[in-house]
Amino acid sequence: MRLSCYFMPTLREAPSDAQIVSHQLMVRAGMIRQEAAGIYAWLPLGLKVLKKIEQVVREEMDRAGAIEVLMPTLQLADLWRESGRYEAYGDEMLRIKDRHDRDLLYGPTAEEVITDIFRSYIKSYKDLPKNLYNIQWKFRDERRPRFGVMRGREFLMKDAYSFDIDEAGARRSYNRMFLAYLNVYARLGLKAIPVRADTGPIGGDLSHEFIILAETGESEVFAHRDLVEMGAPGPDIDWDGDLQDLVDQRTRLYAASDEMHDQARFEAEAPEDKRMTARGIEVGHIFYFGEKYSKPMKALITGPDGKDVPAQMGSYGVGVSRLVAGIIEASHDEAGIIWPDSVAPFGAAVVNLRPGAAEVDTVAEQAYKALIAAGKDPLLDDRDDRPGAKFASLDLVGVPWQLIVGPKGVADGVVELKRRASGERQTLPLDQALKVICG
RNA sequence: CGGAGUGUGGCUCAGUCUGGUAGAGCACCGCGUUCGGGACGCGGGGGUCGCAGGUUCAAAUCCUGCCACUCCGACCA
Repeated sequence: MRLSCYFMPTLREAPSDAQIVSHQLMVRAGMIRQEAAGIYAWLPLGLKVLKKIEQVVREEMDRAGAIEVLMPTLQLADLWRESGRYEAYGDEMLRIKDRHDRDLLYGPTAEEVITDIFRSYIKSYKDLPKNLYNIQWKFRDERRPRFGVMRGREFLMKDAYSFDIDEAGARRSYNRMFLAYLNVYARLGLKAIPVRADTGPIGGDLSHEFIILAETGESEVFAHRDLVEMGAPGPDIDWDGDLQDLVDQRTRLYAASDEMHDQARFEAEAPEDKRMTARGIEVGHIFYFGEKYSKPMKALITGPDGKDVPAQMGSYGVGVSRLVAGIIEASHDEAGIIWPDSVAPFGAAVVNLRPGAAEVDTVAEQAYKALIAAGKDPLLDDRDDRPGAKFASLDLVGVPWQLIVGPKGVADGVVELKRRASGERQTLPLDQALKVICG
């Protein structure tokens, strides 16, 4: 992409209503624009990152055996009346009437719709397990939206729903999602801690929140340090095998957010040098809720004994749009955003320091075309602007590599290569610089 | 929903207390000089001061009502 032809409206100053760093940087980098409280338009740069995160989530869901569907944003109130949640949900649900005076709602989540789909087609235990997910916009009319897309009213969520014949099966489904989530966060360059979450009336230990570490995060987490060091299981585990050990390793060690924290237990279960207290952001929540929806909505499965039983369900959510902000909270400096390579909006930027100078233009074009050919989706900064302004805006938007082409270097047959994350620079011939970027 | 605050060109803000010709910086347009970390000079365009009433010779400024947005609290991907 040639920057002179692109739409990347960066700002030198942050709007006064942006309070946290990710919100400020997203607005300054021209990623989002607020349209109303908690409602944002995604500008080209923001949309690129959002889609990259979405794709990472999709790939890890697919790997773990989940199957993608797309459910509508607008749902029928009648389905929610079946589950009993239409009245219970309260003012957070955006209620709408169509021209026939029929009650609709903008979905805040999709248990009812997915249960309706499931019960229409699946009747036998032989067709289980099934895990269906979608990545779709949700709307929750929060009393107090805030912090940009971190807590918007409209947000992009990946929500998966598992169906099993019994509790043992549901636990296997749960374990797959538990481990898949850790892989997602690892690929996004994040350190994530699974903490036990409140399961409500169902009880049991099958609910976890995933908290990514960020100094500016809202929640406080208390965890055994080994849990953080342990990291993700990686993609090559046997997804159809017994995953219980892998999950147990990660749930045995103490981890709690502030609302579930028990200091005495923390001290009993983690030696002093292993006790870690940190701040973080909740970016995922998984839980098993059994028959909560399948029973009232009559999603019944015939078992091997010929008897009908309600499907055992679980649901698994990742805040995709929140992750955009979460990654920035976890990875930025004074100059701007530092994207992990996996979600950076562009692979590299070729900075032409002197557009119009023939020799410089030639080398910059050559570098740009080579990076396109290598699939690096480069940005060519061909703006008629001063070098300082270019460096500042490229640092701000966080492109991982800057390949700097200027008159001095071109005269000597070299370019400068700068790594955004470390600030490290090196001067070298173009072909070598390209090799470094392309790995 | 309780408490607090803010609404003035695209952005950051001054001006409001003490009513009297709407301002600055950034951004934008033109010309020139510049050009390796957000340049400089000269010229220019752009604002019914959130909305509606009211007081007054006169309202961004005072009064009343409404709306929007932000922050703190309780809830949440």
